[in-house]
Amino acid sequence: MTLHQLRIFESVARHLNITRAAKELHMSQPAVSQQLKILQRQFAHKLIVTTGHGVKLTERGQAFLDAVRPIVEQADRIEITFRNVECKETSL
Amino acid sequence: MTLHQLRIFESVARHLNITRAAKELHMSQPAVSQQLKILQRQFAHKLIVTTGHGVKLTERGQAFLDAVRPIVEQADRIEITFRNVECKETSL
DNA sequence: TAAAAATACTCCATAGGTATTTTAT
DNA sequence: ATAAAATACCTATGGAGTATTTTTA
Repeated sequence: MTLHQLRIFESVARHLNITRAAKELHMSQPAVSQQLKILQRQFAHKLIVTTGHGVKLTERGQAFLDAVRPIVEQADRIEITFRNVECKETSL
Repeated sequence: MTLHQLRIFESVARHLNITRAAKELHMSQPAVSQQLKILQRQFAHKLIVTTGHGVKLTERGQAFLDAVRPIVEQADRIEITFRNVECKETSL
């Protein structure tokens, strides 16, 4: 399970559409599909199911989303907080 | 920033010793050092400094640790909660 | 001088892209 | 019929290991 996969899942869950999520993530549609597949294989559970016009979350997918959101949100906060702050320590 | 890097940082921060963290993580010492370097380069900040007997956290490193811990803990919870639960959905 | 960390290098697994096929409405 | 997802294939980057050197107390 990678942070990247969680961000992908969160985006797909929000759009209910892999193609649109791929656009938002600046990735190709197959790359998104593959990461979702890897994620679902790790937990041996379907989190989403394909429909004609996109995807929908399974019951477990919804529970997973609820657990994932705090991680993605906190990761976003970290990237904002620790990004582009001038360095007071000695140089890297 | 990857979840893997955050787990590495958390382990190093706990041990204050890269070599021992590497053992805990089942990784080589250079692999841990490299991921720390990549993480620090991303934020353009030293999070740890080398000492003779290990490492210590910078002020920013301590703040980063505080921000990272909830992510690592929640990720652990997810892996426990969603691991090895028998699948009620259709097969993958 | 003795731990521990950093560097150099090589290798392989994983992630991504393009092209195409399959699915579902 | 059409939009979307899945598959196949290839390539490239990133992450890991071993061996070695450098650092710090």
